[in-house]
Amino acid sequence: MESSSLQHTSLDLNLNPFRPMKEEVPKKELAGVLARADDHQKEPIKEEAGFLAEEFDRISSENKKLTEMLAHMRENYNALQSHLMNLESNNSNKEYLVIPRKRKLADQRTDDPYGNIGVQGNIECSSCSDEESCKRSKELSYSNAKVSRVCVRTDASNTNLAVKDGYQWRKYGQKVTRDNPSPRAYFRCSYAPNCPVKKKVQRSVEDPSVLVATYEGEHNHMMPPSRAELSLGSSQCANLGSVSSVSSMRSSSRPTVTLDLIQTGLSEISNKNSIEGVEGSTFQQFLLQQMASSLTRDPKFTAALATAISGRILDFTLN
DNA sequence: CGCTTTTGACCCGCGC
DNA sequence: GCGCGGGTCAAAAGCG
Repeated sequence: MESSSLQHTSLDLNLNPFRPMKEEVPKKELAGVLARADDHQKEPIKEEAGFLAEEFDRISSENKKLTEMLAHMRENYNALQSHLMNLESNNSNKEYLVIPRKRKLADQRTDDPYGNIGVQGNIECSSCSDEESCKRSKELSYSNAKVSRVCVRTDASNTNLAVKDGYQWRKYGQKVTRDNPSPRAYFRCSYAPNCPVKKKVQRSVEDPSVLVATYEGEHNHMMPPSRAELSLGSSQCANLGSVSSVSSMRSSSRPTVTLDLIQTGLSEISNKNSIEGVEGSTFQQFLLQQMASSLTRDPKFTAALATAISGRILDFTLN
């Protein structure tokens, strides 16, 4: 998806078949109809009324179709969501078992519901006598911050360990670890010079098509403005985590669909979910993109949308 | 030219 | 104390 469309995508499909036509036809249009009626006084008004009724029927049926499609999509969405929840709970259990127990500090886990590792929680350095020797423990203090994990499905043949999450990362190391044949890449946030956030990315042992990104710390700056670039490659999809409310799903009683993907809206949603930390917002971004892309990829949806839009355009040009 | 990536060396904690 | 392994550093190479 292009960045421009991601910035602000608003689809008002007018799905309410029961909304009175008065709201549908702008006053200008009505004035135009009335004016024409005046111009052609001999023309029977009944004809005009019949035309409008026909239009009303047509738009109503379109709206009905779209409502049904929306309900269908919502069902699919709910099914997917529960499936993902199951997958993730299974996955986090597995990861919990796979983590090597060699180091004491690594065993000090947080009570993260995702089974994330609370690494190196103890930063007390009794042996450090001077500032130089304390350098290490200062680094460790970063890891005292939140640790979270994100799984991203990608092409197994793709050797690139980059996980696009909207931030700018600078790779500073790569290492082959003992428990995993695929190398682990180390990234630092390069957007802010003193941002303490680090990221480790490694392929999953069980499923090489899954990249496991471990975030340590919290960003001390805003999301880079080039965030729109976080667009996922077509080969990538997310192992989505918990799903929070999206504007399109907000109300079942109001059939008007608004996919409001304005940036501020996104960050608002992300901030609400601060408990989940970094992966929460990333998951939501992934989710929004997946929803948007599935909407645009659905030929039925696009066809119906095109019909609805062209109908409206025709109405305007004819009047 | 400046930024990023690569990669071997180094540091340090941990287990034996 | 020694070796192992994860994490980091920093020089060289690559890239736009």
